[in-house]
Amino acid sequence: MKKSRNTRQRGVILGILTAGAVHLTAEEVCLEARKILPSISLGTVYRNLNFLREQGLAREIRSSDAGCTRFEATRDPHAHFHCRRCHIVRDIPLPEAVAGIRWPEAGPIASVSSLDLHVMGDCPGCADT
Amino acid sequence: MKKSRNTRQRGVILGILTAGAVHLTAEEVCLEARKILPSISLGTVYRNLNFLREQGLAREIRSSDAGCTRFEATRDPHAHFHCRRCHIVRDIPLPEAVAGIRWPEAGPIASVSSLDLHVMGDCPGCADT
DNA sequence: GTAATTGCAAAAGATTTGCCCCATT
DNA sequence: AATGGGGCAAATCTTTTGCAATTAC
Repeated sequence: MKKSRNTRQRGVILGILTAGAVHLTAEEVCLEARKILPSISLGTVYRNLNFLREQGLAREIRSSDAGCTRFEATRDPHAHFHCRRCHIVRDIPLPEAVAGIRWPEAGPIASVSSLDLHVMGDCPGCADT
Repeated sequence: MKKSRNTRQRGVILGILTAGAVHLTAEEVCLEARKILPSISLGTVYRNLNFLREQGLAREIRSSDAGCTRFEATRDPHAHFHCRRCHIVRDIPLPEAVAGIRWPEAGPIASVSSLDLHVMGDCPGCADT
C-alpha cells in the first residue's frame, strides 16, 4: 500500500462521514469540513473522498433517483431506502433473504465482491400527505 | 399526459435501447443513432432519453462502480451485474428471494415503488485471468 | 398553421488535475 | 530535508438549456 500522511483535512473528512449514518455530497462534506477547517478546498475534499474510497473506508452511493454522488463511511452491509418524494436517503437493514443468496445461481457470475440494494418508495412522513 | 410527437429521432433511440439487453451511455446511444441519422445531436439524445424515462419506457442505471449514467429500455424486473474488472454490465434474474420480500419489514418504509439491485464482482472471463 | 422537436452552441454542474507552496514524517 | 498533500484555478466531462429553424400532426 502506498505511503500516506495523516493530515488534518483527511481526519476531519473521515470524521464527518463517520459521525452518524449520513449520506453527503462532496459539496456538503466540504461545507461541513469548513466549520472546522475554514480554508479547506473542494478539490481536497474530492481527493480525500477518492482516497478513502480506495482504502475501503468510504463508499460512493449513486441512486438512479437523486442527482449526484453521495458518500458514506463503510460500515456493516445495509441497503438504502430513497423516498421518491422528499429524496431523503436512509439506511435500512439488508434483508436476510438477500444476504443469504448464493449468487452464482444468478447466472454468469464468477465471484461477488459487493452488493448495492436501493429501495425506492415513500417514507411514512410523505405517504400521509 | 402531455402531447408528444413521433419523431424519427425518438423512434431510432427507442429502437436502439430495445434491441438486445444493452446498457448504453448517452454518448453511445448518440453514436449508434448516427449510423441511421447522421446529424442527430447529443442534446436531442439526452432530451429523448429523459422523455422516454418520464414515459416509463426507459430507465437510468447508475452503479457506484462505472463512471456515468447508462440507459436501458424498461423490461421485466431484473438485477444488474457489474464486472469490477472489465466494467461490463449484464442483466441477471432478480432472485426470487428479493422479489418476495415484504418490504415494510425493512424499517421506515410506507410503500415501495421500485428496486435497484446491483451485484459487483468478477465475470467468468475476467476471473480466469 | 401551430406547437413540439431538432441542431447547434453556450451554459451549468460535477469532478479532476497542474502547479507551487506548506506540513508531516 | 524530503515528499505527500493542500489550496487555488484552470481544465474536463457530463448533462441541460436558449433559440431559430424544421417538421409532425
